[in-house]
Amino acid sequence: MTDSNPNAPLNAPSISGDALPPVEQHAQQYATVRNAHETELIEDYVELIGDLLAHRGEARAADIANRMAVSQATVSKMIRRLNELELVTSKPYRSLFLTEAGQKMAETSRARHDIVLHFLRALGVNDATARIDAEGMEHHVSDETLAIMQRFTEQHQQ
Amino acid sequence: MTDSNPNAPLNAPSISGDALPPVEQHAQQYATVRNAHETELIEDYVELIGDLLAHRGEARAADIANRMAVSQATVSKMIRRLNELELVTSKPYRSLFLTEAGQKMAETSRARHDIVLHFLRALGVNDATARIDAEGMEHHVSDETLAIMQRFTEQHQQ
DNA sequence: AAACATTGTTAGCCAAGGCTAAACTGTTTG
DNA sequence: CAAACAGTTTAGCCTTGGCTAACAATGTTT
Repeated sequence: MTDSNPNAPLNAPSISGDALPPVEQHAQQYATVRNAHETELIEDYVELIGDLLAHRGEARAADIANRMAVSQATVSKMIRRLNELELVTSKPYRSLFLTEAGQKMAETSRARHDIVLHFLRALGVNDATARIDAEGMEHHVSDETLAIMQRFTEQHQQ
Repeated sequence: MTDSNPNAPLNAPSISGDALPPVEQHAQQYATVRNAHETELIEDYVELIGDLLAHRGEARAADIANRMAVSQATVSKMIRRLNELELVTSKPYRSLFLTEAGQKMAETSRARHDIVLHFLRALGVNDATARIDAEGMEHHVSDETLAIMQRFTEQHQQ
């Protein structure tokens, strides 16, 4: 294990002042991110389907493809996965619906997303930018941070 | 295009109060995230290699594997890619080094990472949590938001 | 110097998430 | 009511980023 090189500090012109975290902690950081990536897309689909159902009354594959900027074939394949995961129900060539589990996921996803988005706006970020950032960030914000963001937003309502 | 269903608002019990963004904007949000995912891992590797070089004087595949919680084979494969991208130079069985481009990427990555991490701490997030969240968030924070985070952190130094 | 432990590489597998092209279904319309 | 069109699915391809197992090189210890 070369990971505790004793003469390291000698030439350590660290860019940040921070030292490397201990291996276990560091490893867990990356593992958490990898993990988030696995569920991320699923959550995005489910969240979008929920939004389409709420705002439009139906969720068609074509709408999803347009909004995600992805081919219909990709959506179709993904829907099969969502079906296997029992998050949506679908009859061929018909609109989609969320299962109980799917609705739950859509709600929590939507809630997280909104908290992050409103937080960014409260911070002073431009709306269009906030939307893009929120979309990327939402899956990587812990419950702890989320709670803090929510409190912050409430206190900075203009 | 079913994406402008006129009778939609009738049954639109939106979870959030927000309406759906226009298709083009929505599509761009997802596209931006997908794009970030492509460079994310690359940046993580380069950033970590930079950190190891700075703090330890060398960056070995085994260290990377340990810190990323990933097999050595995966690291080896990734290093080949980094080589092709001309971000690192490596001789077999020897420590890695960053090219000029690699160093630049490592620096900006590290800087982003630090800004996000310090921001989260300034917000009041617990250190361990802040580290995990920062790792996931850093690739999804725009320059605009980053600048705001930095300003916020400076003003909330305790 | 030989044996062993550590480190690095290669080969070959897998799943996920993209794509295009082609086939099929359902709806609208002449 | 048949034809045309819009929407959906399937087939088959590709790349990425994981993995294990087997092998190769290096370094350390006796």
